[in-house]
Amino acid sequence: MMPSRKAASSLPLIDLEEFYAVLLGHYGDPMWWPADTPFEMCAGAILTQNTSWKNVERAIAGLKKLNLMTASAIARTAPDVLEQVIKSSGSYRQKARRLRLFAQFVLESYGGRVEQMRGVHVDTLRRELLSIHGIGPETADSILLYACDKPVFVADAYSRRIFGRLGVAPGDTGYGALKSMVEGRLRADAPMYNRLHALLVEFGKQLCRQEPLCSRCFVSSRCRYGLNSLNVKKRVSEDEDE
DNA sequence: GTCCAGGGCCTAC
DNA sequence: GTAGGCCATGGA
Repeated sequence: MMPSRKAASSLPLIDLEEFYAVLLGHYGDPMWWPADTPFEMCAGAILTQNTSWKNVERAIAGLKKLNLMTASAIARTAPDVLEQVIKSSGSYRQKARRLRLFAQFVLESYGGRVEQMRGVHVDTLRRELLSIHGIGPETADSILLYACDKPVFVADAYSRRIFGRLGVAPGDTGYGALKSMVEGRLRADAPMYNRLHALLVEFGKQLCRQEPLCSRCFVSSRCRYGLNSLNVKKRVSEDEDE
């Protein structure tokens, strides 16, 4: 009988709490989402939809330079002007409209102050945000977490990919299902969710990319995908040696 | 030149 | 209800 070549990992797949601790230990406290005001965080959440942060930074700098980084300023700015200022963020006509609709919402419901949204129950506020055209689940949760300090999980593309590979949740888990699963397993702690999302993005950018760098990854021995990937490479190199 | 990035809306089936 | 197309820029 041939001995199995499958590398026997003595440890089980990593769980959520432990993965968070490992990420925190590896990357340190991320102190994420650079923004001077809660409104700027919300604007960034809208502008970054399907867009790299580099392109968003230019748009944010443009808005701040023209003193447009408030709900009242954006609401009274002509659409074509707003479009030109945020052009670098891509989909600029859609996003200009979304920014204006969000600004109008903040003005009408919260006197133009995002800070006042913090006093509202998370479920109520989430429903209100989702009713705004252009604010979907991920953007709403980013606003709830980063601008309103609510303990919610932002189940973005990075987290779906990472948790799918780790074996924490199937890769085709939908947004709501993944969000519920994570929130059901972790304590309701806003700063923790803030760090977790930031760490997932960092991990997703550096190692767990679309083409993952499993050979350099510090959790590959506790990851379903990583174990498969490394075993395949091991088998290939063994075959080459023969 | 092609692909992708801290999504969401709309249309067709 | 859901898969596919579209928005659109800038960097790799």
